[in-house]
Amino acid sequence: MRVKDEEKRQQIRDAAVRLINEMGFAGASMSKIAKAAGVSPATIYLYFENKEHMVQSLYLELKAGLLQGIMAGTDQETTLKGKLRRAWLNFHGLLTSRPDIYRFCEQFYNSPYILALPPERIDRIYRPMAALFAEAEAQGLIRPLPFAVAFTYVFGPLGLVMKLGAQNGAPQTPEELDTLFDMAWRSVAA
Amino acid sequence: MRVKDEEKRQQIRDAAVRLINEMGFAGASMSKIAKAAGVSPATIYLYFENKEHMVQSLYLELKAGLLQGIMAGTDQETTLKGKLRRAWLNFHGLLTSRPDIYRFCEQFYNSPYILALPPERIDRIYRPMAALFAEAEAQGLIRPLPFAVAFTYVFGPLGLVMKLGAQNGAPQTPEELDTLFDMAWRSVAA
Amino acid sequence: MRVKDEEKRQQIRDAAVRLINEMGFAGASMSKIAKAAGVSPATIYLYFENKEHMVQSLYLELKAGLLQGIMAGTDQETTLKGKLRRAWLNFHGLLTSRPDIYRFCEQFYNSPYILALPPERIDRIYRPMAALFAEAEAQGLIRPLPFAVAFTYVFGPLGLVMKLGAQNGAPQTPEELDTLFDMAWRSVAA
Amino acid sequence: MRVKDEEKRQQIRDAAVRLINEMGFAGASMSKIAKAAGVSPATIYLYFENKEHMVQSLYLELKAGLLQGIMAGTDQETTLKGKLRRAWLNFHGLLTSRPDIYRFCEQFYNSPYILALPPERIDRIYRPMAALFAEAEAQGLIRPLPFAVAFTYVFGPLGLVMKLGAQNGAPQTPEELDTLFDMAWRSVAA
DNA sequence: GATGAATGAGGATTCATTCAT
DNA sequence: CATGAATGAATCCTCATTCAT
Repeated sequence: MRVKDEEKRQQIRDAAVRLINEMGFAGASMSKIAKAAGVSPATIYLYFENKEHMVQSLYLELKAGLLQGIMAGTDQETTLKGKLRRAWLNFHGLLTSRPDIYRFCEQFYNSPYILALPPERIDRIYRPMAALFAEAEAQGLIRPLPFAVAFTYVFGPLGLVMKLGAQNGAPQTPEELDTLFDMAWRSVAA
Repeated sequence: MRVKDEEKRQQIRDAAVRLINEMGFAGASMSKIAKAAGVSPATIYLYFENKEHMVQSLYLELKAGLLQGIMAGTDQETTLKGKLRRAWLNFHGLLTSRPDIYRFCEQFYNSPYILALPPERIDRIYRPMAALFAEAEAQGLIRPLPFAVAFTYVFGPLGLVMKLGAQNGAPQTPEELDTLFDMAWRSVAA
Repeated sequence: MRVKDEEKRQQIRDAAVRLINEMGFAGASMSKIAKAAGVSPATIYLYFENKEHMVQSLYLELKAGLLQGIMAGTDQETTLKGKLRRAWLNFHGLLTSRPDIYRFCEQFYNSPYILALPPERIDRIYRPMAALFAEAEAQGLIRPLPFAVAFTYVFGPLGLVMKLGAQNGAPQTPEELDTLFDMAWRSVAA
Repeated sequence: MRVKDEEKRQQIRDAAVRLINEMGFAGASMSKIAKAAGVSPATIYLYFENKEHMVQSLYLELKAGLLQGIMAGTDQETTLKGKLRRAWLNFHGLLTSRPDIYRFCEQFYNSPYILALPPERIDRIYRPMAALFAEAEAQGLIRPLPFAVAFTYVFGPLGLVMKLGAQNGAPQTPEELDTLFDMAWRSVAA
């Protein structure tokens, strides 16, 4: 499975993410993905062992990219709350600019395909974020909570609210964002 | 003439919910659902027009049941915070006793099948809950927010956290629940 | 299979003929026929043993009615050519007033369902018409030909032409009919 | 890469024509056709978009071949009546050697599948034949008639008579054919 | 490496028919 | 006599995957 053409892999990846978002995992057939990517169905199997592996691979890539995007620039903040705020705003930016990524990951959040992955693969992705929360807890800024719980309270509502879409009042203005982050922060603040 | 059996509808409904939870909408084929329900595939079509209508029907039933279960007994509480707390604890109880219901509804939260339903059908389900939030806001107990946002901040994290499973920090003890509700409440409190 | 309600049989018959004409034999399902007739699917089986028997029965009824309609009033004509002309015009009238009957019979002209019928059943229907041709041949008015051939040359083109529809040259005016009968007659005239 | 096999298309085509003739359009299921052609059901869909397109495609192919076969050699005849006679005898030859082709076309003569085709597709097939009739009419050899009517009177009865099959005395000898063509010709002769 | 042809298994749905009332 | 519920088998068609080039 050593691969020559990274560009072709990108075409397949993009087509797969788009179609799976549009039609669901089972609705996005390998043939349709191949056609959308401009390659033969057989070609996909040169890059991915099968459909299940493909979705696992895409999930890990996108999830890792998502977390990296969220963490971007946090190290330039001086305070821990500033870092978290920066991460939170990054998340909002990504949800706005690339809603497809979050949507894709959500779709497989609890799916058998992803549960089949070794948890360590997932944990590694969250590690920098977990370190942030651990430090904040150590400094007594936030309550002592399992990482997953704290993370969920801070970032979860934003993801859910953004899914509501514009029609239901997804927040846009800096003031709205300030309020929503303040709400998230208060929920975990010590 | 034989008479249409409500029990049979239940068997189909339960089998459909279980299989769709296990294998996803497309993975749960009508044949598998029929076999799991102990009926012929053709029989399902006596109770539901087609697969899409079936999932819509199940969604509305389960969602309405969920909200009713959440609201149960709230009218016996004297304070608005008490009512919300009662609802929140009801939600936790339902997530514990019948995690399948929430899981099913989540899966279709943003699916085209559900978006095809008239929004009024959904709104009606949330109406009593929305009234609660409206009153709390009128009394100055919580921040002025769109209902969907406030609701998401209060109930969303609990749903997400419960999906993590006990090993990842899902709350069990009354103390843990107290903490988590307190966090939820603080996020929206005025 | 002794039947009480002749009216109900008519409803089924009419619905079946209409639907089979519209959708073909296999396209007209027993359920659809039942619904169109305003009865239960099971009821059809009180009047007909199964779908194949039903179509055979309908065919024989309609075919016999068609031939009777064609022969109507021929005995009031004095000459054999007059009788044939009257029959030919009757046929045209039936093709115009009840095109469904001819269409239905055509559809099964060579089908296995009809070929399974004892030929005698069919022959009997044509008997009066065959007698007409036999007499004409005996009088030396028409060429000596097998009945089926002579009958086909006289009546066949009219049936085919009427299927064309008016825009493609189906005859309407008395003059057109005169011409077409004259053509048919010349083909067999001695 | 494997290459699409024209032979395989022929197998499918032949199997489809045979089975549809034997069992009707709806009776000839894609599975049966596939089995008879020695391919997988899915393979048919590589050659035809769906069942409807398949039957349309087969119809156009067979109908065009039929008309070409009928016109074969007519240009070597010197007189118009000779050309028509040659065409008529060609038709008889085809009805004898390949009765399946005519039978197939007849079955779809007025079906919705064929009516859905652009009329131009059909007209083009008849064009050389129509030219023959137009010239005969211009020369005053035959009556002035719409092409479809004249064509029907000349060729229709032969097709119908041949469908009667051997059991009812389909014509075989040159003398019989002479007679039948003479009958057809007289019907349209000026 | 890349392809499009090929396929058996399975998808949703409808069928003719029977059963129990 | 009449019914609507019930069904296993069959419908058309698509799927993930592999084969041969």
